Amino acid sequence: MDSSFYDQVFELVRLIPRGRVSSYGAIAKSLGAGGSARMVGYAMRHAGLADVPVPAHRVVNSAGLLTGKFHFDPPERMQELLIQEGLRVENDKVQDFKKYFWNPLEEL
DNA sequence: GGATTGACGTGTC
DNA sequence: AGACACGCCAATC
Repeated sequence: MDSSFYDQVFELVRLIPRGRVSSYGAIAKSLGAGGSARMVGYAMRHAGLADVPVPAHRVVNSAGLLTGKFHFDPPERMQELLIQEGLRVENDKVQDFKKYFWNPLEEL
């Protein structure tokens, strides 16, 4: 189980509260990966193939940009989901990202 | 088992 | 302000 970096990322992402967003770097840091933020995104690639639904749309880069929206079934899905959760998204970018940012290191 | 690959981050030009 | 370069590190081929 959790032998992979994946599962650790999946679990943490699943803990993200609705209406909140997090960044790859923050997640990686909380896992002790430090600067391996890319690994987080890499794991998220399998998020859509995971058995348990992973709110990957709540995970964006440090700029609040929906970098991985192209990996969703319909790319527009990510932006819509965020908006449905009460967030403001414009031009593939989360507005007030800092305000809605969910820090796993602090919340946990 | 070496080389390639990223849903990133930060710094520099 | 926008574009480019390098670093990190695990998974995949």
